[in-house]
Amino acid sequence: MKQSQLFSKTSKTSEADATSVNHDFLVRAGFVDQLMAGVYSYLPLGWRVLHKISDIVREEMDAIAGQEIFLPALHPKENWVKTGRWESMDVLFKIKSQSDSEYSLGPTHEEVIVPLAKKHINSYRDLPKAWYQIQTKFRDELRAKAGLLRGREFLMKDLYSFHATREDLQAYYEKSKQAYTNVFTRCGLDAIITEASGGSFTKEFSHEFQVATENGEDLIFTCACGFSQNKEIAKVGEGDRCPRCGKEKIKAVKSIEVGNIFDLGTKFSKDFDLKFTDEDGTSKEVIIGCYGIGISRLMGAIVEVHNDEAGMIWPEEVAPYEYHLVSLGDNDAVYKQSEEVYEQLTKSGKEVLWDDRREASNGEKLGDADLIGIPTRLVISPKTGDKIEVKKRAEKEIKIVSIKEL
RNA sequence: CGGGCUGUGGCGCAGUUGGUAGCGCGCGUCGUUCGGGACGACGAGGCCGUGGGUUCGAGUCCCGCCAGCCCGACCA
Repeated sequence: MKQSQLFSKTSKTSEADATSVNHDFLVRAGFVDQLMAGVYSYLPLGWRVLHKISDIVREEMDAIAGQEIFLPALHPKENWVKTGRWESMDVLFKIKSQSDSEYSLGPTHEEVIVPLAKKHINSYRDLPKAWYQIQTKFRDELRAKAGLLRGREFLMKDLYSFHATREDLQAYYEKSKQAYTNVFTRCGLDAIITEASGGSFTKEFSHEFQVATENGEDLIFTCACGFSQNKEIAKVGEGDRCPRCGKEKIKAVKSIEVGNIFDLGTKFSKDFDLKFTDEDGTSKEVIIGCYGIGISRLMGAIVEVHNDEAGMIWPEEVAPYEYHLVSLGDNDAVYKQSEEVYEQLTKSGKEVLWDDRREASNGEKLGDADLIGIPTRLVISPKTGDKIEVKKRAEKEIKIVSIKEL
């Protein structure tokens, strides 16, 4: 991609309203644009990142037998009345059609997928099943905030698993923990598996995947041994002895919830009468688990964790491009050589953003490269001769290499 | 939803006791520059969030509404 052709431009100055790091950098670098509180457009660079994250999620969900589907965002009121959430869920967006029919915009999809499952699950032979989608969710948050971290419209992966027995759900639940950990690790994040409230559906705990960062809005109590509880259920406080290992002291850590997994039990099976015939011929309720990852929030969380004063520092697997080729100086030879390098890299399958803007100053280009935060910067200038300067965004060191060594 | 702050060219801001709007960045043209957002000249661009009120006259004063941000509450 030639930067001169890029749809979005960068900005030297922060927006007045940008108080969170992710909002500030993502807007300034042209990854996203805010339409209104909690609602963002994704521009080419941001959309690429979202795709990278989505693809990682797909690979890991497929690895635990997930099958991707795509459900509607527009839901009939009836299904939400049936589960009681038309009244009880305060973040539910409710809309009315011109003929006065009522609908909701999906904040989550149990109300859609369970009736769907009813048409495809009849026997124990049909179980287990795991279906997931990556979809826009709507939640009528009273206070959207912190850039991509709390939106009213956002991208989310939700997987639902259907089981014949509690044991089977438990086994799958544990597998999902590993899959989730893989997702976050690949996204450059260290997610802490944290016990949290199970909500109104189950007496069991749920688990949240929390990323420690100063700008997080959650508070968790953790121990080096792996113990971690959300403040909403924590029976320990900072400085207490860890109830699990009995040695270390508990730390209070601010964090961002990037994923959660729930044991829904039979709550929704009961609401929609989702039953299967077991081996012994008896009819039983299907046991359901639900597993979410906030894809767009994850993008914001990555920025919150990986940045410096100059801009973002994208982890390799989620970076919009692998290489940022920067041509310095208004010099024909430089641009000719740059074009060759750009073609060569692109042909060999590398993803390259080439800053080919001849009219832009060197400082502007280097500043943009830091702001955008592509992992590897390649510089060609009158100084580099027939070599190329290579610098990792996260490091200070500069290497001079020949084209062949790239 | 309670409390607070803020709405003025694309962005960041200034605008005095009320007298018909200005700066920086960005943008356009020309020229000079070229390794950390360079410089000069000329130029384009504003129903001052919105509705009402006070006044001879409102960006400025008063009231309502809308929007954005922050704190809190909320967040299956």
